[in-house]
Amino acid sequence: MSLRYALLALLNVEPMTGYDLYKQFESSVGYVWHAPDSQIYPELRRMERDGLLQGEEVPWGTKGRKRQYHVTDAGREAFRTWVNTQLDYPRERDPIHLKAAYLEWAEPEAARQQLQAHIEHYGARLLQWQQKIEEIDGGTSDMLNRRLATVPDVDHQRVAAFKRFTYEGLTARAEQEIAWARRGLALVDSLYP
Amino acid sequence: MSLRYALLALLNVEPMTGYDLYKQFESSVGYVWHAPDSQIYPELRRMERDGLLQGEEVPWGTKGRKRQYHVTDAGREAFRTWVNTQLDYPRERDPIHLKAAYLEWAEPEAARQQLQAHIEHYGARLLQWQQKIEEIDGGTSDMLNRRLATVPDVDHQRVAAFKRFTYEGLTARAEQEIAWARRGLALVDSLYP
DNA sequence: CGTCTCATGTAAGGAGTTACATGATTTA
DNA sequence: TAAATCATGTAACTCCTTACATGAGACG
Repeated sequence: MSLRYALLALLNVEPMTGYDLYKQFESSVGYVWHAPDSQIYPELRRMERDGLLQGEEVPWGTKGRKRQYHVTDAGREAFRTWVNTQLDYPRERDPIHLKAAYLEWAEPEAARQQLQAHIEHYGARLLQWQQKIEEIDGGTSDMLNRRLATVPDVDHQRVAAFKRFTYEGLTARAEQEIAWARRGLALVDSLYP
Repeated sequence: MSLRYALLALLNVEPMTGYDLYKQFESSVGYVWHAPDSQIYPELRRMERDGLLQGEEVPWGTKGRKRQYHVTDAGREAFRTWVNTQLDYPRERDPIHLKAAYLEWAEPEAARQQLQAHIEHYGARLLQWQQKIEEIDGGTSDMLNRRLATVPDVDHQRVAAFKRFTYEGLTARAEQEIAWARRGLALVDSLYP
């Protein structure tokens, strides 16, 4: 259900086509929420059916057409309700930690490789998220700048602050995961001298 | 696909029925991986069909019957392969952080409540996970003790160490989430004086 | 003229949730 | 004997993944 609100969030800034949204999910917003095109296009149609979006056919080139969606009042209201509503926390279900509990079954070398991969995975994410923070601080974030253009100056600080807060949480998580995996590597070394 | 290996992990310790496994997922193991009965029973049948488990009808009371599953050689081999194989990391998809990025749309009070709920959610998890660590350290973990009974003494330390390592990662994550939400509360206070 | 990007889909299947359904056994 | 626990399912639905499919426009 979050996909719906991720789409509303992006379309609140400006009208876009499914493809525009798909690209956003591949890059910027995709570092917080990812969705493939095969999920985006049907969801946009459902959202229009439910009255949250209004689509408009616009010409593209001489023969081409594309469908641009903008958020309706009902859509803005639904989004506002979502941000104000407590969401349910899913039950725990983490493949990495599940496997970590049974690493005594693994070859030491395989255990090391997987912990190393964990470090690399979160290392790459960390760089991306840190870069987002730098963009926010430097005022070079395209998406944020477009969003800021639609709100009064007095609210700019607030809008930017929550974006920064989000990426701070993600970088802290990444750092924690890296630290944990490093402790895991040390543990493997100590158990298999 | 992880459900399959969570089930194998539990059945590696001793044969169990679907209901036994369901209870484990409701309590102990459930703090790392949860699954409802409606997912467990069909998966057990699929695993038997695939030769990873062997089920056996055992009488229960006078008229009742239950099906007890034990892991086959193929099942143990599949589990060993799983722990040795690098798993794919899913793309980022986190409803909490997605929403955090748009908290400027929320009422300050609603924002506070949701951050508070985040603290309470991870606070409760933290206690559960810390308790698991204490059980491991104190030798009072039922599941771990049964598992240790099946391996040579020299491996005991190793088996326990990885269980502890898992819960250390989860507690560190919980503490990080709590710290993040606390910063969020301070941020809301500073933005809406 | 070929390749990359833009643009929009369908189809099959896996994983998980929620709700519904049934009956035996044990225990207070 | 009523309630809790043990035991095992089905059915409908949502969400997501992977793969397949097609065609126009832009650029070099």
